[in-house]
Amino acid sequence: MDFRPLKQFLALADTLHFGQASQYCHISASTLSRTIKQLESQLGIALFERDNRSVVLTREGVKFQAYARDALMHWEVIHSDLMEGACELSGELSVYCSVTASYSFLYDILHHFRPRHPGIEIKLHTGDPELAIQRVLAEQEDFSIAAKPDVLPSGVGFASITHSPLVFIAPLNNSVQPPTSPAQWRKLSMILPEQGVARRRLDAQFEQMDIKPNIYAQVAGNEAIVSMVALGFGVGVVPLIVLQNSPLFDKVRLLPVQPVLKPYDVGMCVLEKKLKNPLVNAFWSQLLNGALCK
Amino acid sequence: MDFRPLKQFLALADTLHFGQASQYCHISASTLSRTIKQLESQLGIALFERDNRSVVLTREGVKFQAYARDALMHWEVIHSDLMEGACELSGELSVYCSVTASYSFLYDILHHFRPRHPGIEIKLHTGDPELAIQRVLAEQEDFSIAAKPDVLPSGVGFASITHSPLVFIAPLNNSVQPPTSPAQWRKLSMILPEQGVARRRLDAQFEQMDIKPNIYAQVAGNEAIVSMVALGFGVGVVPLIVLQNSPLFDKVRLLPVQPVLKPYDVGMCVLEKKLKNPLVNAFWSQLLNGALCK
DNA sequence: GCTTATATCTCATTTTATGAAATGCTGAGG
DNA sequence: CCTCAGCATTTCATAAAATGAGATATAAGC
Repeated sequence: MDFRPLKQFLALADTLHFGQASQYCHISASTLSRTIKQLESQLGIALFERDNRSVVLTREGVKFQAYARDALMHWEVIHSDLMEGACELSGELSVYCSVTASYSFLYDILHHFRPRHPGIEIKLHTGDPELAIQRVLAEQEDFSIAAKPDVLPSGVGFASITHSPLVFIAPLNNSVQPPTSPAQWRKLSMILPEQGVARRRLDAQFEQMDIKPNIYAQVAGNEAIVSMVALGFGVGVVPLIVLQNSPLFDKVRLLPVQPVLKPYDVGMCVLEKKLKNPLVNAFWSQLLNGALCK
Repeated sequence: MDFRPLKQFLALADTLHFGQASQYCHISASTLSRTIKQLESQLGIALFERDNRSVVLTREGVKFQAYARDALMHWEVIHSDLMEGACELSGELSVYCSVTASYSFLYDILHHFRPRHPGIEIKLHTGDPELAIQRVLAEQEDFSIAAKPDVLPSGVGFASITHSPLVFIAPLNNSVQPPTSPAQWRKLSMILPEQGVARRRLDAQFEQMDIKPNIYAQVAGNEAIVSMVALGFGVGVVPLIVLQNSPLFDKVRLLPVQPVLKPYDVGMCVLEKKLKNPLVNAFWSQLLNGALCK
């Protein structure tokens, strides 16, 4: 059963804004627009009154909102009811991810997982996402949310959650323009990730363009990069999703650099051999079955 | 919202037979098998206990059955609730179809349509499906369920419902073999549709194979062909779906003739210019939005 | 041991969903 | 009055998922 249409409807009913609601649901605005249109046509009635400036629920939309909340609740109830009889797992699982990921994805995942497996304790560690795969490989963690590298180490399973472009950001009160020549690049002080996927993509890009960047600081953790940039120390590179979840979002600005970098593919990863462990397997299989959609 | 998984689950819970349930839902058994497996994996629990000989509901399956009935009912309720406020249409629509179609599809379509438009009277006429498009073109009917011809007359809208192969049938107590040579064909007494898509396909086929069929009777209405064949008058050609809905199903047998005929594409048709009529349009747009799935 | 009945799996194909970018609309600010 | 900016919607090329025909597997009945 796919309840995304109801969830998306509720998101829109709450925000009354296609852009915000679609971000919240991790889909594009056009997809949300179509979902709503389909719902309306299926019901044969308008749920929102909208023009280019405003979105408001119709009287029927309000009724449907109540229905949608109910329907989702009932689904959750039957869901956990059915679990009662099932053998209860207990133990401990560890998850590693960045602060941003813990804000944007982990909540949904754990929110679904916890009620079904109240006996399983989740140990959550946050840190630089570039370490995420290493930590899984080293068996320091059962799971981690990571950016998918160009080649995935063998034995590692990866379930994509979302894609996010790698963007250049600059301090707000500063007139830096997107550099185009190697000379301009050299003048730019840069704040880069210490290691990992983003760093490797950057290094490759710079080499290809024959640029020697002027590195002001190498930082572990994308959130820290945003901080450094907001404080005016230079130009940085982070995945857009980090920016969107950052309280410093309006203290920095995007720098439209060409060519754009290959986007981050953010997802959960796990050591495949660990899937024999029933706890690990329970978490993983739930993940693959829709815990990922809002 | 797509409730097909729930509907399919309920069909299987009723029949406890993948073949029957899938026929009832107008899908293949493999699709049903996967749907159920997905539901189970999404719920994290088995709904049916099954092997190659038997299918039974698990304890959780029974609980889920109650949930599914509820959920579908609630959907129907909100559905008609929302209609209350909408301006009520009233008037009359006419539909033409074969007896078989009235058994297998029309029930579902009208079952959805009626509660939403209690003010609209449906006049139902049954008869030979080969006349269906003519009757719509002649504006004798608003809608008809017809087999899609190779070229659709312009101005006619067609919404496909299902496909059904055209099969040869023979009387049960009779040793006729599938003919292979023109001589064998000539010996065979045949009962053919008087006109229409099936007849044209047959004629083309016979001409291509250079066969002059020995026609015993030309009949209007596929159901009548089944009767004639069951009574032993000869070999006939009907869409499989007619056979499946016929009480004479086990009085005839399939004749595996090569090459097989292009299958019937069964669907609803309408004169497009009539869609300006709000009654006609309401019926048609509901049709396009899922009234067609069990 | 062969046939039949049945669920499931595999694979090629069709159908559907998706997001990027283009479009269209409207109010605000000069 | 004109341009701009903000937002929902369309279009379109592409990616993903669903589908059914047929193969496979398994077990019961004769």
